[in-house]
Amino acid sequence: MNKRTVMLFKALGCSWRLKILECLSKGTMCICELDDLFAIDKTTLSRHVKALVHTGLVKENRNGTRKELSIADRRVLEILELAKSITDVPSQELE
Amino acid sequence: MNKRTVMLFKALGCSWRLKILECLSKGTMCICELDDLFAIDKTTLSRHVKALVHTGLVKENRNGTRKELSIADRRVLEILELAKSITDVPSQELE
DNA sequence: AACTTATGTTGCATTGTTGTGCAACAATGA
DNA sequence: TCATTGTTGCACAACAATGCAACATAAGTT
Repeated sequence: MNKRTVMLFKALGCSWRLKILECLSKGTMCICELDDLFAIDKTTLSRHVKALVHTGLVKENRNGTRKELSIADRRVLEILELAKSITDVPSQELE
Repeated sequence: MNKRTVMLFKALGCSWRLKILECLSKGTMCICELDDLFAIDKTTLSRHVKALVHTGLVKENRNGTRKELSIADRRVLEILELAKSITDVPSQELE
């Protein structure tokens, strides 16, 4: 099994990073906009973004002092939708 | 974002567990068969299986002293295929 | 030019989580 | 009883997430 596939899933196994991807699914955003949205230290946010970029899920584009982020591969959104459809099982309690 | 979605991706972020799912995608197998196939301690294997069952990706069915395993939701296989199609990019080196 | 603001990153220490193997145990069936 | 199959408790190692302080970079101000 491909190591990069494992890396992809590791990158998706974090609620902050899923939140970031959900925001970006609606369009381009910069890190500072995400920072305003999330109750999270910007250091931590920066590192989560770095992880998403490193796995190739997110593209970044410098714009002045800002970094514009966008989804690099729309197929990731298909994965997210499938995953949500699997886990949205109200009748089945977990934990 | 749903906690169970995060759990699902965490469960997929491990090469042993992906290997197990790939084996099960071809049909039912018991843990001891997987144990013969993989160079891994049975303790560890048992725990990986437990994780897959706990997230609802794998079903188990006792059969004598054996536990027959099978994929609980075929949509997981769609996720795996999508993920592989994203990460199978020979031209793009990573690491 | 020097100063300031806005934005984002890195180094470090700390904490929390996950993976692992050994030994012991439990359950089933011959 | 014995073999087969699988699990659990424990300890340890490896990895990942976090926040603070300090730094870097770009652009605007004086």
